[in-house]
Amino acid sequence: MNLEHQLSSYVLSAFEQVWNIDINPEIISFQETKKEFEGSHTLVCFSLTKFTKLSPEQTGEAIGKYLTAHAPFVTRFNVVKGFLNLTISDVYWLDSLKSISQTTNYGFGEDKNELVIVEYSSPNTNKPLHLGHLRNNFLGYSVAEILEANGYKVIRNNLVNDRGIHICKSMLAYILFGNGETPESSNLKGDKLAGKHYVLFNNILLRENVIIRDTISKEIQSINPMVESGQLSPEEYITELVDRLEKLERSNPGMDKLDLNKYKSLLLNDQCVLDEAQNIINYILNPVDHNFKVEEKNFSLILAQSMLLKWEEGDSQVRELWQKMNTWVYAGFEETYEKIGVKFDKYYYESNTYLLGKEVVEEGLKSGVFFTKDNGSVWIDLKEEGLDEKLVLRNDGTSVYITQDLGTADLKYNDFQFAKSIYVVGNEQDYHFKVLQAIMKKLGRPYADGIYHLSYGMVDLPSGKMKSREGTVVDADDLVNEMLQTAETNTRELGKVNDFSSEEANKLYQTLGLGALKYFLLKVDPKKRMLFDPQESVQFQGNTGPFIQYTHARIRAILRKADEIGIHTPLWEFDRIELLPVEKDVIVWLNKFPQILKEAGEKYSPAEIANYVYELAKEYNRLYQEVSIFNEAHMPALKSRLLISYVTGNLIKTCMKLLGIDVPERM
RNA sequence: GCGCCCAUAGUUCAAUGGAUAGAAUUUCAGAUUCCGGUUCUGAUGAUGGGGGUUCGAAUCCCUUUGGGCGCACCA
Repeated sequence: MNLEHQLSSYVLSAFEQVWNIDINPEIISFQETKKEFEGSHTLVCFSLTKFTKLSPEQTGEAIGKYLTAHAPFVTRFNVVKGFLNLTISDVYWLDSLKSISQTTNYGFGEDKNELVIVEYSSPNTNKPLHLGHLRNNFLGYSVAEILEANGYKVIRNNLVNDRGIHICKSMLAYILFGNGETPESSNLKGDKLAGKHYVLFNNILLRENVIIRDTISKEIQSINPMVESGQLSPEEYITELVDRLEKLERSNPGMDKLDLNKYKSLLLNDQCVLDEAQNIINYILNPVDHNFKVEEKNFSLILAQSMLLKWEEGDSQVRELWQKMNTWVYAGFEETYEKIGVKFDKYYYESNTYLLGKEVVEEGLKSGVFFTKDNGSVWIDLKEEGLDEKLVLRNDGTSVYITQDLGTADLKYNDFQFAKSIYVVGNEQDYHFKVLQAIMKKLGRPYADGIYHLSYGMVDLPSGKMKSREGTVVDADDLVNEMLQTAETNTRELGKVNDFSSEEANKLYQTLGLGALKYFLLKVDPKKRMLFDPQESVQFQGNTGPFIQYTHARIRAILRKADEIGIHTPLWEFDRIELLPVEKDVIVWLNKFPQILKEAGEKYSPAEIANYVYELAKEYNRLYQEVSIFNEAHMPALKSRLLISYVTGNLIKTCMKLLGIDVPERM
C-alpha cells in the first residue's frame, strides 16, 4: 500500500469519526505540493466542503489536525487557502529509501497475464527509413518496454508493406536502369538501392511526359504527317517514343542511362501499352477529346500495373525479382534496426495478408453490417458513429486498404488473443483507425475496444518543414550517423575520453548520439507535431539525453569511489532520523516512480517517463551541489547519501531503458 | 465545402478543472569546484482574440483568427 492510499484511508476515517459520513474514496486525491510551501502532499479541500459544511480553510485545518493526531507518519500540516499541505516524517522517507533500494524492479506492475501487441515501424519496402520512421520506431519500442514493465506480455510486431504498385515501380526501374547491380556491386544498402530505383521510376515518368507532350503537339512534323496519312501504327509510335528518349539522353549526358532496347521490347509486348498508344494516335488525329490527359498516358505506369497483375498471378519471373529485391531491402532495414536498437518479435508481410479480410466482408454482409451498392461494391454506413459511408470491397471484388486491416486484425487476434492491439501510425491516418475500430465494434469483435491508434505528429527540422512529397525527407541512416559524429565531436572537445580506448570511446559516442536522438524524440507528447533540433539534442546541459546520461555516469563514479575507500557494506545499514530538505526532495521524487510508470502505461506515453527522469536527474544534481558526500563526517549521513545516489542511479538507468536508451558507466 | 488535430516566454517543451502557469535554451548577475568540467542559485520574459460554464479555466463549451492533416473503387 503506497503512501497516498494510506493517507486516503486516514482521510476517510476522519470523515467517519469527525463528521460521521462515508464518502466516496475517489474524490480524495492528493497532488504534489508546490515548491514554495512546506510539505510534500497536498489535499485539495474545495470539493470536500459540501460534506464538512465548513469553509475550505476550516476543512483543511480539521483534516490536518486529525491526520497529525492519527497518522503516525504525518508530522506537520499547513493550510493555504483551500489547500492542505502535509509534511511526512523523515523516518518514513528514510524507510522508503531503504525499501526501494532492496526492491528488484522497483515500481514495476504485477503480472497482468494479458497480452498486448504493439505494431510499429511498418515500412514500405521501396523507401528507406526517414526521420518520421525514427519517431515511430522509438515510440513503438518504448511503449512496448513500458507496457512490459506494467506487467503485460508484449508482442512487438512489424507489418511490412512489401507489395503493391509502388514496389512494382522500383522493380521496373531496376530492370530498366539497374544493369544487374546488387547491393554489393553498387556498395549501397539494400533499401537504398531499392529507394534509388523508386526515384528513377519517377524519372522515366518525367521523360515520357515531355516526349508525349511533344508528339501530340501539331508542331512536331516528323511524326504527324505519318499520322495524318494514317500510316502510324502503335508499334511505330512506340519506336518513335524510344528514339526520342535516346535523343533526350544524348543531349543530357548526365542523365541516368535507360536500357532502351529492353524498354522498347517491354512496351511492344504489353497489350495495354499498345492500346494506349492507339488512343494517343487517335487523339492526335482528332484532338477534340477534352478528357484526354497526358499525365495518364505514361507507358511506364501501365507497365508497372501489368507487373502488379503478373505478381498477383504468381508469374515466376516477376516473383523472383521481387523476392530478390525484397531480400536486399530487409537486409538494409535490419542493419538500421540493429543500429538504432529496436527489435521485433513478429513480422507480418502484406504479401501474405493482402487477400485477408474478404471473409470478414462476407460475414458482415450476412449480418447486415455491410451493404452492397448497385455496382456491386460493398460499403458500411458509419453515420451513426459520426463517420461517413466507407467502401470495404471494390466492385471487382478486390480489397482496399481497410479490407486488409480488417483481415489482419482477425489474424492477429487468432494468433495471440491480445487484450490490446496498439498501432503506432502517423496522425494522418486518424480517420482510418476510427473507421477500423468502428467497423470492428459493429461486427461485434470482442477485441474491438482493445484497438488503440497511437497517433503521432510529424517531425520538423529547423532547416524547414520536412515532407516526403517535396522531397526534403531526411534519411534515417544519414541522420543517425550525423548524430554519432556530433556526439564524437562534442565529447572530444570536452576531453571526456582522453583515457578511453578507441573501442570504449566509439561505444560511448554511439550511446550518446543515439541517446540524444531518442530522448529528444520521446520527451515530447507523441500526438504533437514537433521540431527536432539535432544540435540542441546532443548538448550536455538542458533537457537532453546526454545530460541525464552524464548524471548517471557521475553517480557511478561516486559509487566507485565509495567502493575504493572501503564503504561497501550494505549501504542500507545505517541509523539516521533526520534528513536535509534537498535529500528529502530526492527521496520524495524517487517515491513517485511507480505512479508515473503506471500513468505512462495507461497513456502509452514515453514522454511521461522522459520528463520524470529529467526531473529526477535535476533533483539529484541539486543535492550533489548543496551537500558534500565524502566530506561528511557523520557516517550515517554519508551512507544515506550514498544510498540515495545508488537508488537514483539505478532508477535513471531503469527509466532510460524504458525509453530504449543506454546509459554509460563512465564518461 | 465537410471533418479531425494543434495554438503557452524570443525559441523548444511542461502543467489528473486547483495555489503566484513550470522547465530548458538565450541574455545578465553570482556561487561551488569535495566525486567531475557540462553542476548550482538568482533576474528578465508567455496561455492568439472575444464570449460563456465554474468557488476556481491554458485545460470544458461557443465564436473568431492562424497553422497542420484527412475527406480515392491509392496504400
